[in-house]
Amino acid sequence: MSHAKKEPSLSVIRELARTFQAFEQLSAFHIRQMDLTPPQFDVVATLGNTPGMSCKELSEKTLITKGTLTGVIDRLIEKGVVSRCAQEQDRRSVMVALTPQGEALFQQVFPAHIAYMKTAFDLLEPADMEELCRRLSQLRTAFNQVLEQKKHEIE
Amino acid sequence: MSHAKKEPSLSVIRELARTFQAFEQLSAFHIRQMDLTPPQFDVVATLGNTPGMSCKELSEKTLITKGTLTGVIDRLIEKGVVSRCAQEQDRRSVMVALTPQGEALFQQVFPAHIAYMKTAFDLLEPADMEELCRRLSQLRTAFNQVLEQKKHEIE
DNA sequence: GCAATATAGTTCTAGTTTGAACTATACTGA
DNA sequence: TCAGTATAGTTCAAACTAGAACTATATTGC
Repeated sequence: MSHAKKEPSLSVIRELARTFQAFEQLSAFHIRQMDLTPPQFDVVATLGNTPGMSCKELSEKTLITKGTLTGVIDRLIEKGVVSRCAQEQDRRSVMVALTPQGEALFQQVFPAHIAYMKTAFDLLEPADMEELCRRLSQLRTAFNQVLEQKKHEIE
Repeated sequence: MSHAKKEPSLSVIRELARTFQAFEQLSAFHIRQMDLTPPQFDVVATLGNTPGMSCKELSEKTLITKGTLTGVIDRLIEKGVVSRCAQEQDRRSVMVALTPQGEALFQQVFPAHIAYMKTAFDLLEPADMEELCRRLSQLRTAFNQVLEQKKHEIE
C-alpha cells in the first residue's frame, strides 16, 4: 500500500488504515490490561444495559461476522461472562446476554475504557471530530455503494 | 461498541471502524478475485517498482507486524511471487523482493486494483477527501501520543 | 399442505493477528 | 575486549478473521 503520492485516493486509504490501526493499538493496549480481547470487549460493551440479543443483532452491531462470533461467545461463556439461551418464538435463533457476573464486568470495564480513550479525544476539537464523522460517512457510503454494484456485476 | 449517542467520541470511533470495514470489504472482494489475500496483495504492491527491501521496512510500510510477515512471505514464496535473499552487510537482515513472475503479477494486479477502488473515489470530491485526510491525521496523532504516554505510565 | 427458498447459527479451512519468547547477529561503552 | 544491550527475523500459542458448506428451522408461493 505504498505509492501514495501518485494517486490521491491512495493517501486517503493509507491515512484511514493508519488511523484505524493507531486506534486499535491504543484501545487494545488498555483492553488487554483488563484481561479481555478487543472482540470480547466489544461484545460485552454491546450487551451492557440490554436484555440480550440474537447473534445476528450482535454481529451487526459489533461488525464481527457470525462464524467468528460463535467462537468469541464460546470463550466468553467459558469465562462466565455471557450465556446463550434458546428462543421459543424462533428456534433457529439464540439469545445472548450478560450473566450477573458479566454485568459486573461491564460496569467496571466499560466506563474505564471510555475514560481511557477520552484522553485522546481531549486533545482534539469536538467540531473537528464532527466534521471527520461526516466525511468518513461519505466515504463509507461510497465504498458500500460500489461493493453492491460490483457484487451485482459478477452474476 | 454501541452506546454511540452518549459520548461524541464514540461516534467517531464507530464511524472510523465502519468506514474502515467498508473499505476492507470492497478491497478484499476484488483482491480475492485475483487469487490473493489482502496482506499478500499489500506486500506485492509495496514491493512493486522497488529493488526489494528488508522485512523491517516491509513491515513498516504495510503495517503488518514482523511475526505475521514471516508467514505471509512464506506463502508468497510458495506461490513463486517473492524471494528471500540474505544480506551481506547485516546478516540478521533479509532482503525480500519480487521474482520476475511476481513483477508480472504486480503489473497486472496493481493497476487493476487502483482502477477498481477509483470507482468509489469517483463518487466523491477530491477537496472533501483532502479534508478527510487532514482530520484523520489529527486523530491518528492523538492516538499515537496517548499510546506513548500510557506505555510510559505503566513502567 | 408442501416444495422452494430464506434465515440463524455452527462448523470448517486457510490465513492473519498479536505479543512474547527465542536465535542470531550487531553495536556500544567501560 | 568483552559484557551488556539492541536489533532482525523466526517461532509459538491463543485468538480472531472471512467465506463457504452445513444443519435446523421459518417463511413463501402455488
